[in-house]
Amino acid sequence: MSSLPESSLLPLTRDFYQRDTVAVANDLLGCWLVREVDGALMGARIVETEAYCGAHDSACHAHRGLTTRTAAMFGAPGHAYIYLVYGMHWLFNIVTEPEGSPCAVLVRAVEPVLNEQAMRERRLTPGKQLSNGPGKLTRALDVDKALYGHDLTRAERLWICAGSHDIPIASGPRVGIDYAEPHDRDAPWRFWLEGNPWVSKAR
DNA sequence: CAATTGATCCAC
DNA sequence: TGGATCAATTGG
Repeated sequence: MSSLPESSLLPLTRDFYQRDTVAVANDLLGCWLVREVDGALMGARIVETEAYCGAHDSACHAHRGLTTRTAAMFGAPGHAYIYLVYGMHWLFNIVTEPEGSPCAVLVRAVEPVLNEQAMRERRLTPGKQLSNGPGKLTRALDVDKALYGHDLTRAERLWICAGSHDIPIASGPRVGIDYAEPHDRDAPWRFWLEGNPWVSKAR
């Protein structure tokens, strides 16, 4: 396990996010997700993402248009799009592409690096893996609707730093989108670091 | 395999 | 305004 590069707790800037969603989903792998709660830092490496590519992507929530829930996706890139699924799990997404183009990257899994102890304390089910899934990582990092629309380009509460990896990127269809049209269901827009044990097991 | 769980969305 | 749905997780 590598440590957080101390040179940069600097957030990625808005131009990083204001790009093609699939490119951002790839480039986020290896980056650091940093969470600050009451002055204490937690840090985790992003190892799995999915791209949700706007109004024409029938798997993307924005396919149904602008609603209260999806408003953040229609806004400026580099902000958090967070929502509740199955009445239980908060899922953390990052808005991409220029304002008005409702796209986002779902962060599906992270590898704990900094202050793993604090993350472990957030989990209420003992003995379970810490954060190898989209609902688990939000629990571990205390991410919920309070951070809806949060600007990730400032070093406050929640942000993302440049990272690196020397592992091949694998790709495949996105998880849990059986409702989408076949063309979108089959698109290989899930990305992960090959062989990383923190990658989710859901299929 | 099914239960869980509640906000959201849309047809009525 | 009611009923189906859901970017998941857990324990059988």
